[in-house]
Amino acid sequence: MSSAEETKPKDFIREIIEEDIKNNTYGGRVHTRFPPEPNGYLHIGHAKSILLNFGLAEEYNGLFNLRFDDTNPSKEEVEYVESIKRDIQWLGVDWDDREYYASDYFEQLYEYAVQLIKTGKAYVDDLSADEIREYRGTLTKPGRNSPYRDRAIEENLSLFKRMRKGEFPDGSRVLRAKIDMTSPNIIMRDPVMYRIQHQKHHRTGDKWCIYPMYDFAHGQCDSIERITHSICTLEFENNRSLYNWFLENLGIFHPKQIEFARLNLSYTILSKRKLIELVNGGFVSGWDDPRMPTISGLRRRGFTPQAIRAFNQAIGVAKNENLVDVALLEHYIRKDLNKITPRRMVVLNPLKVVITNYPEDKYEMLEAINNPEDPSMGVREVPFSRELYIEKDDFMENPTKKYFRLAPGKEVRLRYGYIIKYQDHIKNDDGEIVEIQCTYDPLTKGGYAPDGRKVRGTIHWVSANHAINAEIRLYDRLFTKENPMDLKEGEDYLDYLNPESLLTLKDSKLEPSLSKSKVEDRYQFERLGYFIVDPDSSNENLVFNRTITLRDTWAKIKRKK
RNA sequence: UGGGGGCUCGUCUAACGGUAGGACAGCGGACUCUGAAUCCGUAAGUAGAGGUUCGAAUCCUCUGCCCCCAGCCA
Repeated sequence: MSSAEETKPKDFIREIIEEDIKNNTYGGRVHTRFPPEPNGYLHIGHAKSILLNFGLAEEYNGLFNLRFDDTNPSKEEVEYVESIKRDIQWLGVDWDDREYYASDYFEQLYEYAVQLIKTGKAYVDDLSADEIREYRGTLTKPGRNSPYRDRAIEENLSLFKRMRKGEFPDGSRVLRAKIDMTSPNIIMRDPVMYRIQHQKHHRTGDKWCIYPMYDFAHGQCDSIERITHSICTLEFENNRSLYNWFLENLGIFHPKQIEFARLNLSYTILSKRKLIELVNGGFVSGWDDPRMPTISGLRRRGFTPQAIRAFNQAIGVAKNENLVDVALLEHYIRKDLNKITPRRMVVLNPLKVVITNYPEDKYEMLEAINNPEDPSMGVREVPFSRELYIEKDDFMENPTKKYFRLAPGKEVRLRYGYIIKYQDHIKNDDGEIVEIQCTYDPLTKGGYAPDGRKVRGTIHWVSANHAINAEIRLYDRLFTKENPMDLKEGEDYLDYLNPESLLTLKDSKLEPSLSKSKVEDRYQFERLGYFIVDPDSSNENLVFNRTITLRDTWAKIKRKK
């Protein structure tokens, strides 16, 4: 370990844990967990929590559990548990055989509830949901006791048993903790512990018709699993006193809850509820749409677990509300892909170029470097011939001063090809440029200038007769507003959907070596960006997704004018 | 306006009473067969007011602003 790493500052959670280890608080153990509810796909914000909890266990020689918080059967599905497991694994996180479910503990939780009834600390309430709300009071007004609050223990016991047996309809009764209806912390005003829900559960089937509330399940599940540090997000700070109350009144193992700030990302929405709306409303193609901030979406978009981990490292952990610039995420994916992806030449928007002094039937194979950042990736050959395609953007009829590409009277280098010189261009009846004619300099094969002449511009190209076709999907940010959640009266976050978040190109031209590409192969298309083969791809129809563009200072210069 | 949290460059995050540092973004330059990458340079911050102290981002007091809580959601 270098001295820089040794003095690397610790976040507040690591400080707490190290203190606990030092004081032998949990016998020196560290045991964390990630507790997702299987009611949607995981997103980049969850990755922060997963990586944090797993990283802690690794660093302190501890254990990490995966536990599904499946206490509400009306919202949860197996599809989600499958996707969650797949995504966590993809991130490189391993929970060994410690895969648990809150529903594994339903019987134990029921016994805990009975225990609280027996000690006079819980009661069955017949008030309706509306009445409970009314009795609860408000932020500034204390609540009132329910008329059922002082039922005899025996009556509570029998009623609760009958709730379990299914004798009562949904919503007719609940089990509540008897705490304090005047507490300034509203969470403590006799919170509901169990509700009746005649609903099939994805794991326990019809065994139960009463289900514990998250608040009555979460802390005890952590306790049962002997979790030492229960790490959760800021909005659960108020609930901590309730978890502590349950743990203390039950007299069971007491984990330490620590809250941190969830991730917010600019130009992105990280709310499960809203993500579901995007999927169900058809605004995206699904949970794994490459524009989605879900792990599945990012994977399909071409992100790597390594980049996500590096990003995670960079954002840190703290209690401050934050809005991390999505540019930081983009920085780390570029950084990773730059090192690992082979380069290829692809023309997105083709414009024909004819080399008038190059023989009609001739073609030759030219050597191109696969990755200048990594010589071990070797070289490949690309065909060169009389008719080529270049990018429409790489020719300008009336060039601006700093334009280094092809233009009347100018010379440009074809990457790994030849230096060519403008001769003429042809327009169609609509005035669009349809063809450029150039001459090539045979002494510049491979792109070298033996006479030492400076050619400022180098552009990519593809041989017309050898090119293959593919569908290219150009993705961009899903939202046009930095914080789509920060809305004025009457606005909706959907108002800020980016209409250009997906642009599909059908007649792009690719160098022939790309024909062998397989799903999830990644490349850098030179001068354009990083691309990955989409699962929609077939041998007949290759489909590439653009993960991210290259940094483009030329675009920046243009924008400034 | 009850309770619980939080305010450090534009953005994230360090500094634990002793030189306010890093990363991204920005700007300028070098290099370049990718206007990429790389390299160099540069600007930019302690919410405010008091107090304690030789010395305060850090401790104390007050003020302001932001977030969370009134689900039989998690």
